[in-house]
Amino acid sequence: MRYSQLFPHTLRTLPREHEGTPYGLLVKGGYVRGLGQGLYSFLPLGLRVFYKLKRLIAGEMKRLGGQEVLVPLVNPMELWERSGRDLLVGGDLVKFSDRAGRQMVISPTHEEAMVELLRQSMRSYRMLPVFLYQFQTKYRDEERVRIGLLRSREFIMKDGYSFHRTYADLNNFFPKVFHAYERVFRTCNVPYIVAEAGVGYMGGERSYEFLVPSERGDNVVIRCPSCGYTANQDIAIGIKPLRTQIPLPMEEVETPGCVSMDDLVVHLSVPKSGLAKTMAYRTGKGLVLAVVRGDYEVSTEKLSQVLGTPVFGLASSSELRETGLVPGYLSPLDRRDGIVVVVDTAVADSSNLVIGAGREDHHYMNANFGRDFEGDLVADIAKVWAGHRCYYCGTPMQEERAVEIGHIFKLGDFYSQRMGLSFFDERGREIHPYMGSYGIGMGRLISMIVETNSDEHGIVWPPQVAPFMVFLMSIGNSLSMKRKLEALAEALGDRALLDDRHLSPGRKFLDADLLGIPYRILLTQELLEEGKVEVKERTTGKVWKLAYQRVEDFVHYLEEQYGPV
RNA sequence: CGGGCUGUAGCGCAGGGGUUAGCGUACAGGUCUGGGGGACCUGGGGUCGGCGGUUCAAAUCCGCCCAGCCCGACCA
Repeated sequence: MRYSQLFPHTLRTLPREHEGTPYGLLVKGGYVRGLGQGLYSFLPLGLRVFYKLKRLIAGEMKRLGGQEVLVPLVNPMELWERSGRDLLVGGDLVKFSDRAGRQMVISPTHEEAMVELLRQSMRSYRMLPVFLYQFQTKYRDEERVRIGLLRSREFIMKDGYSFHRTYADLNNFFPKVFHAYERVFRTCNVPYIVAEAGVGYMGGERSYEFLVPSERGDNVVIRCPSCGYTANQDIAIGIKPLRTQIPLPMEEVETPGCVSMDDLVVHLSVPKSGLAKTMAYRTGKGLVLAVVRGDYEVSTEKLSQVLGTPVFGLASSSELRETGLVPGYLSPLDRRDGIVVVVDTAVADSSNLVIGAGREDHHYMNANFGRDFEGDLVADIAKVWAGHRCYYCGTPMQEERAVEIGHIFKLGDFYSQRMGLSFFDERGREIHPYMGSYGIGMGRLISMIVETNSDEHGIVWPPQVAPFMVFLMSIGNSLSMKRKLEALAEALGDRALLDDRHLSPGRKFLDADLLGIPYRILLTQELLEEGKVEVKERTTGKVWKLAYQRVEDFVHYLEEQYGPV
């Protein structure tokens, strides 16, 4: 490939906000370009990286017996109503109607379409297990879009779906995918960590995230440095320090205008750990009041697990008023028919807390669980953070921001039950297959490869995902030089990018570094007279001479080492 | 959804009521160069985000809209 013909060339200038970011390197090098908020184009170089990654991942999926399919991006709304996820996904789900008025969705993920595909195509348990995967566009109307490939609205995901006769079979298959993912991320040279995670709107039971630590991430991972416990903050557990005092009699106090924890801290001179806050959520079981201590935040993920039903989000002030509740003064005492109260363990085990009074401008002090208020459920529903002691070994835990690059779910029969996917087993009993789903965000992975494989000069691609193996250039423009260079380019074919521009050597060197192609091969008049070329390795900066005649062998060797370009 | 900032050449920026709107870079042609963003010559490229208003006169002031970026989002 001739660089002069490659669309487009590297940029010399970047907008300030992209300077020094992985996304900036990708833009500057001509790998990707933004089109609009959360929308990105892959350019030829970027697509070459994409295809190499795709081949790498597909190879692993095939090893597990996976078969590639492609289900539509647009789905009939009816499918989503059947799974119940039209409500669960909420605002991320883009809906539209076609000219005939049929309701459609743009899929944020493809469980429904895959289950439907199986429903249409399989009639016997004998066909299980089956493992299907695809590389398909997703669209999520994210609340918060950040610049770069880390959180985009439209993105391509490798998503895989496995279906099993028994839970045991799913349990057996799941670790195989886990290890396949580990091989992929190791090959990509990203320092991934694995964390237990919540299921969010995917449904199901259990999940593991593959994350790369980064300041830019919007996941928080809690880790125990001693025993290695690692979990997403949404579900991480830890030992919560309690407030234990001799119980005092409860008393009502006036708290005019105190509608936040901070107001109460000032007004009552009580630390946040001495307050209990009551939060109202819309859930699959109606309105639920979650009571956590003032210094904690509710984990909707934990709440959802405890309730065994989806949590859609916080109730709005108007919804509260319709139910006769007073925003700002919600109270566990608001518990009654149709309103479930879930009390966090730290609240249940602490004494003399301030709680809302359930009416305007009043709170109660010295409220004690069991004596002054009750809950339908007592459970851990609060997020822990750094400093909390590990539940398993007692060591103070640490926290770290990270970017999620892969996520695997044990979905169980969540979808097969809801969507009516079933077969008869050998004894004539109806079974709902157990399902796993497995995703890798392609853009994010590329972005994180760049973030963790780059230096001040540019990208340093791991050879297995590099767009080309060799960056070929010369200094000097003599006819004999040109001929030698062209001959080499011809011989290397698609494995080399030939910089045939009439630019100063410096410019070519800089672009070679920016593009991050693993080996730079240079011809000069002097080298040529020796019958040699110069090779520079991008990863190490090592430079050595190689006989011109042996270049082809060398590249062939690289190909055997790292796979074809 | 809320707040702030920004929209001027492909890209990065300056100008901020009054001649023909500039600079760097990129681009096209040419000459010389050649080991880390080389020099010189020549050339082309603009509805100043959109609509409306104020004014003798608007890229510039005002209003609305649109887009992008950053921050914050129901923690009662």
